[in-house]
Amino acid sequence: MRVRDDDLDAVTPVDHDDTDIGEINEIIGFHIRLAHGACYRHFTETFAELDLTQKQVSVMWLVDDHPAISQIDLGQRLRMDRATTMTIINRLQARHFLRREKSPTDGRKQALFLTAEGEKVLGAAKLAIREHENWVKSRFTDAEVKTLMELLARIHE
Amino acid sequence: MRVRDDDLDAVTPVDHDDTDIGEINEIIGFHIRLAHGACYRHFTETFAELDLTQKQVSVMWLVDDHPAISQIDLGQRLRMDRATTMTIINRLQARHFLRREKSPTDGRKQALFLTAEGEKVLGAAKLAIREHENWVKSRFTDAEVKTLMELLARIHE
DNA sequence: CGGCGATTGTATGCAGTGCAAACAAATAGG
DNA sequence: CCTATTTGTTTGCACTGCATACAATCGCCG
Repeated sequence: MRVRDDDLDAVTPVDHDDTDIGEINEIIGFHIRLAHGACYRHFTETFAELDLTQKQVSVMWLVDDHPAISQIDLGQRLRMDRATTMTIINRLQARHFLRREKSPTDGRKQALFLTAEGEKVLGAAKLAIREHENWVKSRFTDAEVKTLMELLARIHE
Repeated sequence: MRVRDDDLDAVTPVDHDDTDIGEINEIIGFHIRLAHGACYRHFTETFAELDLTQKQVSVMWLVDDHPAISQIDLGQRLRMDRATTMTIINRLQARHFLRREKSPTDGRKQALFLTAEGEKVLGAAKLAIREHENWVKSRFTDAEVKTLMELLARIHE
C-alpha cells in the first residue's frame, strides 16, 4: 500500500530505496549530521531513566577526572562557551550532583567538585555509557572502531 | 591543594596536552559529537552570509531533487519529525524560497516546490557546500573519505 | 456505501544547546 | 598603581527535538 514517489524523478544514478536522498548523499557533512542524530537519539533513550544529557554526563565525567577544575577549562575541553557551560553547571548543581567552590588560587575561578550523589549518578551513567557504546560498536570490527575514532578526531582536531 | 589538575589522575595511558579529557576520550559517541560540533561551527561560518542552516539547505536540496515531495516524506528522508519539518518549511516559505501546493493525488499532503529565488539561493548554497566539504576533506585522502562515509552510514543505517 | 482508524499537516509548549552582548569581580603585566 | 584581560554571570535570541492536541483527508473493512 506504500506509494512510491520515486517514479517522477528517478534520474540520479544512486541506489533508490525508500529513503533515497540523491546527490546530497555524497556530502560528508550530511552523513556526520545523520550519524550524530542517530547517536543522539539512542543516547537519549539510554539515559531517559537517569534523565541526563550527553553534555551533563561529559561534564560530570570531567569534573570527576579533574577535581577543582574551573568552568572555563571545562568548557574548553568540551568545546563549549562560557554561557553554555553555565547552563549545564547550574542544572547539575540544582540537582545536587556537583558543587561550586571559590578557587583558593584564583578568585575569578570556581572550583568544581562532584557531590557524593553526583559520584553515584556518574557510576550509573558510566554503565549506561557502556551500553550506548556497545550499540554503536556492534556494527563495527575493532579495527573499524579504531579507524573511525582516528578519522573523527582529525575533524575536531 | 594542587595548582595543576593533571598530576592527580595521570593514570590513563592517553596523551596529556592542554585539552586532555581522560578516559572519556575513548568513547566513540563523544568523538562523533565533537566532530559534529566542529562541522556545525564551520558550516555556520560558511553560511553566515547566506543565512542558512544545515537543515534548511538539506530541505531545499531535496525539494529540488524531488519536486512535489510531501512534508512527511521529506522529514523521513532527513530524519526529522513533522513538527521540526514544519518549522523549517515555514521559515523557507516566509523567505519565499519555497512554496506549498495542495497535492492533487492526496488531499492531506502538501506538494513542495522551490521558487525561482529558491533555485537561485540553492545554487549559491551548493557552492558554499563545496567549500565546506573541502574544509572537511582537506584532512583526508580520498580513500579515507570513502572509508569515513561508509562507517558513518553504518551508524545511521 | 458508510464509518472508523490511520495519515498528514498544523499549532502550541517545553527543554537542550549555541551564540552574542553586557556587566562585575579578580588577576596579570607593565 | 593602572589598565587590559580573564572568568563568571545574566539576559536574550535562534535552531532543533519531542510531545501533545486537533482538523482534514484517506484507506480499509464491514
